[in-house]
Amino acid sequence: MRNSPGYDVYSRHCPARLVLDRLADKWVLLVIGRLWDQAVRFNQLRRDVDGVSQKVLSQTLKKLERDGLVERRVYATVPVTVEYSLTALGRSLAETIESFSHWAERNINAVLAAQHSYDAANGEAAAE
Amino acid sequence: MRNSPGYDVYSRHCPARLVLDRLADKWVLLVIGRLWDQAVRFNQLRRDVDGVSQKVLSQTLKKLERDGLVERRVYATVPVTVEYSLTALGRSLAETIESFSHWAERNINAVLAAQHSYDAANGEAAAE
DNA sequence: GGTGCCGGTTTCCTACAAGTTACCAAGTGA
DNA sequence: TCACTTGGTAACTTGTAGGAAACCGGCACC
Repeated sequence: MRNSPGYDVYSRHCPARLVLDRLADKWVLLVIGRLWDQAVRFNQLRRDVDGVSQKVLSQTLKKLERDGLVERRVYATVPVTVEYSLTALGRSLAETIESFSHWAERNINAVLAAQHSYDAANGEAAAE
Repeated sequence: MRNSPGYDVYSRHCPARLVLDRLADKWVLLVIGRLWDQAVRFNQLRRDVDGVSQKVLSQTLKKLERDGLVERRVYATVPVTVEYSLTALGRSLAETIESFSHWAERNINAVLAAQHSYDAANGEAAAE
């Protein structure tokens, strides 16, 4: 992979690697994916993204908001309404994530098949 | 984000989410990125991907090999040579990862700026 | 015989990630 | 008044990823 001038993603203290590290988080991927087409409320997001706890979702959203990827909007409704949506920056990232997601869905069978044949070859000894 | 028929990445036990979880790993991203244009030896990889320990690199490579993304080739040279390279499947993923990487490099400044303004607004109380 | 390199594996230990539970305010309805 | 909602935060506990370091075989050099 070629480097852009001035950056080296592989060096430990490269700021771009910080971004990459942040992105390398399943919840981030799933949350941004969920926000792709519409703004979503906190508890709705919690229900949609199966398996995430409030704490982690809250932390994830705060990180994303800090990174300028997600916008948080509070409405003074009956029970308070908090809506999360993607910013322009977040939407540009979401496009990349979508291609990721599509890769996963398209190639899941190939990966699963590779795992099975790998396990068949090496797994018998390692199974013990 | 729209769903492919039959899959739902958001449900807890979706196989595609397993793939996504695996991919959501900074070392995986960096290793595949490094293997993008050439086969690389173990210790070379360790030096290039700054900050990874042998153990974690070894585990990461094993996982990637099991997933059919990386190929491991051993040469019976003087000190044994082990070369890792991408499979066709791995290369198709690498293209996606590259766009990720490029996004990070292009938008690092926007993210950093967002972080600064966020911290300026909220950080004073939270800094303590 | 001792030291070094390559490519790992194993063990140990610790620090942080993350789950669970409890709690909060504010408002509404029974 | 109590219960229930939303959208969290805080405290406590557990799990586990990951770092450090030792060890391994095989060979080469001295």
